[in-house]
Amino acid sequence: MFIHLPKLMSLPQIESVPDRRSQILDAALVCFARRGFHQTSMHDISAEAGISVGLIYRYFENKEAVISAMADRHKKEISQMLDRARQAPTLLESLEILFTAHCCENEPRVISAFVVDLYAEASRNLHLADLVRDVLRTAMDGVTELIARAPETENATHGLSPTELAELIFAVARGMLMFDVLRPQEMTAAERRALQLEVTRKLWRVLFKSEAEPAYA
Amino acid sequence: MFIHLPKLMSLPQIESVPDRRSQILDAALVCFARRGFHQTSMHDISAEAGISVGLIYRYFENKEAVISAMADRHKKEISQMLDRARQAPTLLESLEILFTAHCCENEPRVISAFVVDLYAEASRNLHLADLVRDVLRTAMDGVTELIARAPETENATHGLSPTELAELIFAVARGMLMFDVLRPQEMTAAERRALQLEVTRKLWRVLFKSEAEPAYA
Amino acid sequence: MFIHLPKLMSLPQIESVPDRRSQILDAALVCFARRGFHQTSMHDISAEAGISVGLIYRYFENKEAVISAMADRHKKEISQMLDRARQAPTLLESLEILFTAHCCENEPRVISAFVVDLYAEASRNLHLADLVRDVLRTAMDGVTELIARAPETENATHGLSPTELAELIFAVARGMLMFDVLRPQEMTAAERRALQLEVTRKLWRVLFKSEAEPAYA
Amino acid sequence: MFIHLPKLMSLPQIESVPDRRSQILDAALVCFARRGFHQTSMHDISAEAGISVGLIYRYFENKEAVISAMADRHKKEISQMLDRARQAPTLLESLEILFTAHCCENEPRVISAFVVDLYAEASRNLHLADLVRDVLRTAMDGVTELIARAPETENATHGLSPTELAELIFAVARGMLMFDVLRPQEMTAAERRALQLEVTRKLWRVLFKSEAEPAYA
DNA sequence: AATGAATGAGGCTTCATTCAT
DNA sequence: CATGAATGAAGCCTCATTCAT
Repeated sequence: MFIHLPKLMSLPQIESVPDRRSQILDAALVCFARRGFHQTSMHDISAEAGISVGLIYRYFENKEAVISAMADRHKKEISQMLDRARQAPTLLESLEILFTAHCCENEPRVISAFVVDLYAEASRNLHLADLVRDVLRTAMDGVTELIARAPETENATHGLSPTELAELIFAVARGMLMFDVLRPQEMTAAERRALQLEVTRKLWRVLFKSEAEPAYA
Repeated sequence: MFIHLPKLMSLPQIESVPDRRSQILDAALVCFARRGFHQTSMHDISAEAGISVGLIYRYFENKEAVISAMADRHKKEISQMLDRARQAPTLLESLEILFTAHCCENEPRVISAFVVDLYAEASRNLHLADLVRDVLRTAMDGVTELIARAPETENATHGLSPTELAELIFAVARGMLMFDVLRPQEMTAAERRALQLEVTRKLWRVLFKSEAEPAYA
Repeated sequence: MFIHLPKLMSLPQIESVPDRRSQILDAALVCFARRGFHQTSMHDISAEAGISVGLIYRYFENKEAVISAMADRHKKEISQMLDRARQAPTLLESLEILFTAHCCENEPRVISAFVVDLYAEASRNLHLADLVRDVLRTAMDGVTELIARAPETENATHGLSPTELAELIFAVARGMLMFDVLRPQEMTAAERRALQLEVTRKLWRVLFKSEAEPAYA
Repeated sequence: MFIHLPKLMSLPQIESVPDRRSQILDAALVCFARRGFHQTSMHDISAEAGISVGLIYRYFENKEAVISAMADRHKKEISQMLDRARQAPTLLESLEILFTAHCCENEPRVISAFVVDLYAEASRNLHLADLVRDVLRTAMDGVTELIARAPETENATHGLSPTELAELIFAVARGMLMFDVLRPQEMTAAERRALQLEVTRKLWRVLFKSEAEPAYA
C-alpha cells in the first residue's frame, strides 16, 4: 500500500506542468526582444526554451497565440508595476518606478524592444490593439488615482486634471521607451536607469513643483 | 559619334532613376504601414508600385536596402517638418506642427505605424539605430533652438534648459505616436489631429505658461 | 498468496482486451469513413474512442496495423453478409442483401467511403491487396455457389457460368459502392437502400429472367 | 537587325509556358497513381517534374488545387474516351473502348489507382464530388445515347431503358476499375486488357444478345 | 493497464533573390 | 531598362511514435 511512494515524487511536476507555458513565454520574450516577433522562428523559441518545436504547440495553438500570451503577460507586468508604484511613499517615487520598469538587471520583465514591437504589431492586429489599449487605459487610470491622492498635487497642476496629467506622464514614459531601443548595447541597466531617473525628476518638477519653490538638488 | 546612340536613348532615364526609387519607396511605405517590414514581401511592394519584382533590385540591393532608404526618407520628412516648424510664428504653433505631422489626410508622409516599426527595427539593426538616433538628435536640436529663441520661454521654464525641455517634448511626441497606432481605424485624420492639438496645448501650458497666468480656453 | 492481488485485479482485463481492440476499431472506422486513412491521425482515433493515444499502441503496433485490422474486419463483415445472403430464400433476396449491405441505418459496418479507401490503399500496399483480393475471391465464390444452386438460373444464364455471373454481379456491386460515395450527404440510408434495390432487381432481371417472361412490376 | 535571331529561338517557349501546368499535372498523375494523393508530397511532384517545389505554386494555389486540376483532367480524359467510343462502328466496340481505357501501355491517361483515389477523395470533398458526379452523368448520358442508336438493342434489352442499361454498364466499368487496383503488379497492360475485353463481351452478351442466338466465339 | 507529455522528422507554403530574355 | 519564371532555403505546423509515471 505504501510501496508506490515514487508516485509522490512526481508531485513537484504537478506544479511544473503549468510552468511549461511560462518556460515557453520566458524563452519567447528573450527571442522576441532579440529579433522581433516576425524574425523569431518557432524553432528559435524552442531552442531557447530547451524543448522541441512540437511541444510549443501543445501549449499554444500557433505563433500568434504565443504573441497574444506575451501581450497578456505584458498586461500583468504593467499591472504589477502599478501595484509597486501604488505602494511608494511619494508620487515622485511612484513615477520613478513607472519610468524605470525596464531598467532592472536581473528581472527585466518589461523590455523596451519587446514593447515597441508589441505596439507595432498592435497597429495591424485588432485583438492586440484592444489588449494594449486596455493595458494603457488601466495604467493611466492607476496613475490618475495616484495623482489625485498625492498631496504634492494640491498646489499646482497647471490647471490640468489628474487624468490629463496622467496622459502626459504616460506619453513621456512610452516616448522614453522608444528612445531606449536606440541606446547603444554597451549601456548597462544602471546607466539606463540613471537616465530615466533624471527624466523622471525633470518631468515631476515640471508638472508638480510650483514655479516659486526652488528646485531641489 | 553616332555609334553610341543607344546610350543617348537612355538619357531620359537618368532623370527617371530617382523617380523610380521614389515610386518604389512610395509603394514600400504603403506596404510597410499596412503590414510591417517583415510581413511585407518584395512582391507586395512591386505590386503596389505596379512594376516587376526584378526591377526593385535594379534600384535597391536588397530588402534591407529598401528599409534603409525608407529610414533615410523618414529623416528627410522629419527635417522638412522641422523646417515648417521653424517658420511658425509662435512656439505653440511650432509644437503643433511637430505633434500633428502624422495627421495629414493626403500627405501622410509620417505614418505612425511605420515609425514605430522603424524604432522596433532599429533595436536590432545597428545601422538603423545610428540613423534614427541621428534623426532624433537633429530634431531635438532643432526644437532646442526654437525654445531658446522663443520669447514665451523667458518667464518660466521650471529651471530646465532648452535642451532638457526639448527632450521632454520629444518624448511626449514619440509617446503620442505610440498611442496613435492603437487608435481605431475608423478615426479620421481630422479627429487624430484634434486629439494631438489638445495634447500639444496642454504640454505647452505645462511647460511654458507660468502658474500665475490663468489657463485660457 | 495474497501478495499478487494486484495481478488478480487485472484479470477482468483479459476479457477486455478484445473489447479494447473493437472499441478502437469502431472509432477508427468512424474516423476513416469521415476523413480517409491518411487524413486521420492517431489522435483522432483515440479521441473518438475516448482513450489516450498511447493506449492504441498497446493494442496495435502502429497505424498501418490499425488499417490492416480494419481490412480484416472488412473481411468478416463481408463474410457475415454472405452468411445472411446464403440464408435468403431466393437468389433475388440474396442479391438484395449483397447490394444493400452499406445501407443500414444503425449498423453501417460496411461503409462505402471506407471500402473505396481500402481499395485505393490496396493499390499501394501489397499485403492489403492480398487481403482484399482474398475477400473478393471468397465473396465471389459464395455468390457463385448461390447461383449454382438457385432454381432461377436453370432457364437462362446467357451461356455464362455461375462464376462468370458472380464476377459480373460483384463488379456491379463494387461499382455501385463507388457511386455511393458521390451521393449527397443529405440522402438517408433508406433512400440509398431504395436506389440499390432498384439496381439489384434490374440486374437480376437482366441476368436471370429469360426474355420471354414479362417483367413484373 | 538580323543578329538577334536567338530571340526567335525562344518562340517554342511561348508554347512551353502553358505546358508547365501540363508538365506538373503529368508528374502529379505519376505520383498520385504511385502513392495516392495524401502520401504524395509536393516535393515528390516537383522531383518527378524535374522542377523546384516553389514553381508549382506559380501554377497552382496549393496542393488541393493540383488535385482539383487532376480531377478536371480526368473529366477530359473520360470525355475523349467517350468521343472515341462514339466513333466505334458497333456498340460492342464502343464498350470495349470504355472498358479498356485504363489498359494502354504508353498512354495510360486513365489510371485505375488514381480514379479510385479520386472517388475516395470525392467522398470528403464536396467540390470534387460535384465534379466526379458530373463526369459520371456526362459519361452515362453518352453511353445512353450509344445504346439508343445501336441496332443491336432493338431486339432485346430485358425491358430496360437505355438509361438503365447505361447505369448497369457503368457500374460494371467502375467495379472492374476497383478490381484492377488489386491486380498483381507483374500483370502487363496487355493482360489487363485481355481480362477487360473478356468481361466486356460477357456483359454485352448478357445485355444485348437475345437468349435464342448462340453465343459467338 | 493507461495516460499524455515529449520528440523530431517531414509536409505545405512563402519569399528573397537571380537570371535569361 | 524591364519582366517574371525559377530556385531553394526556411518557416509554420502536424503527427506517428515513445516513454516516464
